[in-house]
Amino acid sequence: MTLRIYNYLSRQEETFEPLHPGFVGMYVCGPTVYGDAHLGHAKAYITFDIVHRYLEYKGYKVRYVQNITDVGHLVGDGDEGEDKIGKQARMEQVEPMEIVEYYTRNYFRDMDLLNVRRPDISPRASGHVPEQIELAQILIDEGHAYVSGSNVYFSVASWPAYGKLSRRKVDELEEGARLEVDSDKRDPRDFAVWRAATPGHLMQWNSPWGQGFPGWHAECTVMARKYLGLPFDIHGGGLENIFPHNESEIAQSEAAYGGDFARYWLLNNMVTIDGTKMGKSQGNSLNIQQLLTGDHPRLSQPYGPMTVRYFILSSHYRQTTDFTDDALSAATRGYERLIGTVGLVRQMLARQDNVDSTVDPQFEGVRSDFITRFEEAMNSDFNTPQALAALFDFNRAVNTIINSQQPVSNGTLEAIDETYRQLGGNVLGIIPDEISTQSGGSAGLEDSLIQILVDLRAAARKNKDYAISDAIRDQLAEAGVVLEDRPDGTAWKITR
RNA sequence: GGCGACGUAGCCAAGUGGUAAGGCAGAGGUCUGCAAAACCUUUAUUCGCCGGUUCGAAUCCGGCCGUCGCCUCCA
Repeated sequence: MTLRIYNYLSRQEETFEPLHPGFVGMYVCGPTVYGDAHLGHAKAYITFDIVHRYLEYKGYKVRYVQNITDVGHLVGDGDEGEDKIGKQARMEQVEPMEIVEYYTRNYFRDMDLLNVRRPDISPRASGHVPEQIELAQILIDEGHAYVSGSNVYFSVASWPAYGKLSRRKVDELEEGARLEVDSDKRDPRDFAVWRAATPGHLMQWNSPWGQGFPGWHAECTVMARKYLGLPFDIHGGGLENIFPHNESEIAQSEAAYGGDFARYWLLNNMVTIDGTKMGKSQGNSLNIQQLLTGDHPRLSQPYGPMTVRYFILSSHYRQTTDFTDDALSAATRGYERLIGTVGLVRQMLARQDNVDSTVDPQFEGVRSDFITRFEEAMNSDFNTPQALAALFDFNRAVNTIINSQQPVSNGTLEAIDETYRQLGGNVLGIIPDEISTQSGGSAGLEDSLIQILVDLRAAARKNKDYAISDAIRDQLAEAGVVLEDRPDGTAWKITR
């Protein structure tokens, strides 16, 4: 079974074949670290985390590079705009690099919570200014960029292929109603490779053209090239950046270094909140932290990070994801169903009731059917909704087996657990290695205390003292521990 | 103005030519001391609307209506 990927360059699904067999180079546009990570980041980086994980599942050695944008790009258009990081630094009265450091840490913290595996390299734009200056110089030497004042602009007219990713016709770009004419540009379509710093600009570096800072497309071009070489296999990012950012990355790279830039372009679609665009300017921005704490007017409750991840994976990455409180609540239930079964299997496994290590042959058939369906789904452009559908069918089969009143061998339980760990854990990242009690350091003590209560209740039930047994159950439920009486004893799980 | 995406059951969401996955919610049943969980059955003769192509279309083509987005920093 071969992996097929929708390539935005060709606007078609293509068979994926890396340039160097067995190895994949992947670059994904990273965050600008001047604010907390929001839902858009969650969708984008969970998407490419899935790509990363599935490629490794397929046996590829992947090098995943994702930049940290920490040089100031402009808030507005034109020369008068303020540098975003500089602006935040001024507001918080700290050094720009403190802003960068603070939000970079928050970013990784939030991504860790969402079980997004870290990239192999997280290069910072500020650490690659010489490379960006070099890019500008090469473009000037090649006749694809020019100096105007202390700015360096890429000349779109000099590069006929400009527009090949976004399918915009270069000739028509001028008609864009909102393109403002920048006085230093020879052509309004041109974009900055290097910008002159205004006196108040906090982040600036020396260059052959004076004090300034890199244009906002330059870092991706030079860092992808530096760490992956050209061309590299996969370039990922958000669809809203297809133009001008991604388009300009390509043009710069191909004009400066020749050859192709990236071979497969994967772009995730955007998120909306209650059906409309999320954005700072819309005033409906929703941070990952707000989602996890429930501290937002549109949310009725906090949502667990795994629920959020499950929710994002329940629609395809090239579709928009609409965040609504109702949809998240439904996802919570669905996820609980899944994880409840996994937890039960692990509890049964821990008891070692049946040490038979053979695997039920009938289950083996269910399992291999599931793996086939799962892989087929993932092979068709990372179709996680289909993969999840297969997982739920597998889950139902597992529930049937473990509730069958027939003894289930340890071998079968281990095979079930292994399947969950492989596909639900390693590939989808929604089934953690440890679930049961989810209670931090005191887990051992907590487990013991709950078990004492469960045993007391069992004794009460034996005496048909249901007033006592129900009181124990109700009060535990109130405390967040739900009991389930099963033929083989009482199972419990912590719900908060 | 230019470009693009989407419209599938009450809700979320797969499916791109062969007769509608999965999840949530609802209904009935099994199990249970009662629950919970789980399992079984059930819930779209139909995929925004109107035409066309085809033996056959949610899927292709044309038109219309509606929603959202990009073109400006944004994942």
